[in-house]
Amino acid sequence: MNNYEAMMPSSSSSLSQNSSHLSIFNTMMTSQPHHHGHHHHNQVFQRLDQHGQNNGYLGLITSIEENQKYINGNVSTGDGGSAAPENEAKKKGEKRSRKPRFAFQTRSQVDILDDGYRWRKYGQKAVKNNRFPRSYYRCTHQGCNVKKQVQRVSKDEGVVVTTYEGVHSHPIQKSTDNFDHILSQMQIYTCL
DNA sequence: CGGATTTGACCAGCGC
DNA sequence: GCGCTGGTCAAATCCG
Repeated sequence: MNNYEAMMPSSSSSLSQNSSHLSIFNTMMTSQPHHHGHHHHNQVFQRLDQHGQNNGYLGLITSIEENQKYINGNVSTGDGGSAAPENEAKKKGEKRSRKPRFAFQTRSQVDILDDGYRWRKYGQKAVKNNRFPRSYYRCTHQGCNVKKQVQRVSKDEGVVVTTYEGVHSHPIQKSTDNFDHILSQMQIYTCL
């Protein structure tokens, strides 16, 4: 299922033609201390595209959520293999990681949106209420713990929800088409 | 051969 | 306290 070589170029061309742009960012910062809703969706997806345009972007939502487990340092779990690489500067008792998550919906045939960064897939889980699985990616950069997950809406196969977690601290190595441009702007907005 | 991906197992938080 | 769900790791596998 790899071989996603022709996802950006083709789609970007059409997007550029339509001059798709981000309308507005709904910066709804909902800090939820311990709300790990056992529901399927903690975040609310807002549709900015109410005019029914077939542009690329349907909406964008940002939410600051205090995660439940910042497994960065929780390695000695030993799940299955133990190994337990060394992790330091991480106190388990201190859940001090509220990573802002930026989720936005995109209309795309492919789940993987190339934003110019290198992502390594580290997991895939099937989401209940959704026939499509959710993929977990992580930025392959030393020290860059940016994560991202891609999920598809069961109702609309064409709608893909990409959720970014964290902020990149290194330049983009690959200059994709206009997509990375848009993404960069998005980060700027959210980084405020 | 190296790196990315796959897939199952495992863990932690929350609900009941 | 048990069970569920989401999230992550890690060994194996695949591909260039």
